[in-house]
Amino acid sequence: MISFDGLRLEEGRPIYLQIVLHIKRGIVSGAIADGDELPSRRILSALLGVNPNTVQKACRALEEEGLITSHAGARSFAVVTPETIAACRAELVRGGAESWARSARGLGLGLDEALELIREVWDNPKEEEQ
Amino acid sequence: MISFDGLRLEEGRPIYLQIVLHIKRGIVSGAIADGDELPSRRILSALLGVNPNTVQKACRALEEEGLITSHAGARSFAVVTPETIAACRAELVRGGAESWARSARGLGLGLDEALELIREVWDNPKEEEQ
DNA sequence: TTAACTGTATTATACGCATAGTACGGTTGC
DNA sequence: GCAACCGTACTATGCGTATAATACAGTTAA
Repeated sequence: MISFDGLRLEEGRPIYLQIVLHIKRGIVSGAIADGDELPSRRILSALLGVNPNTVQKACRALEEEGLITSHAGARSFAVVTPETIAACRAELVRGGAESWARSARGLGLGLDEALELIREVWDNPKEEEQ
Repeated sequence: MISFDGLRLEEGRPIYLQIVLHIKRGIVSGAIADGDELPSRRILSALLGVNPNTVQKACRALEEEGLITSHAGARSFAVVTPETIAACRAELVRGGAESWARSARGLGLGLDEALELIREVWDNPKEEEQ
């Protein structure tokens, strides 16, 4: 059964996309394996405290990307292949890195400063001093 | 006069927040100095191809954060102090770094892999191969 | 002074996201 | 077979974002 314990919903971004992202992260990190079972729409919506329609929207998006299979009446399951792993990994890790690198460069940082900053926040993400 | 040439609006995120972000980036990078003049709401909305109300919403948010001053009838100006620079820098650079680092760690990357990835995408953000 | 421009406010419409409630038919296990 | 559960679909409402069209008062420069 796919776990959603680590998913903390943030406001400001569409919930259904956060659910999609959680699944993709699980696929990339290996927490989700091929054939893993999803909680039912109703159960998952109760777990997350959101509307069943929101969960359904996330599942619909996941199915359109080929990351889960759904059949009326039966549970849904993850579809994890080397291809889907690579696609999700490219989308999440590299896409995020490119986005942050572009942003940091636009802010006037140099590569060395950027690398140092990543090193700093890697183990102490909550440090407040400046 | 504050420039908006480098601002390319993306769909999917609120336009008014993208305008706010553009100002904050300018403050952090030094492109915007204290007292710099903003284009009028109408002019800026025409430049960006968005509704004047959207620009007004961004300006209202900026004024509430103390990053610009607005007086009815007169132009608006940037308010750049060491404090606002530090606040924007912390919000943009460090916040983004923490966010990406947390994401990358959740995806199973190690620090060395993360640093190598940043190095890779720093100069070639559009590389497609994998 | 006055005309042009400014920031600001208002009403209305449209769309996406999220919610609420309900309903239908397929699958599963007893 | 049948009850319980499942995925799926639908209508309706509310909210935030973005648009459109005005309107009004303050500022500025000729």
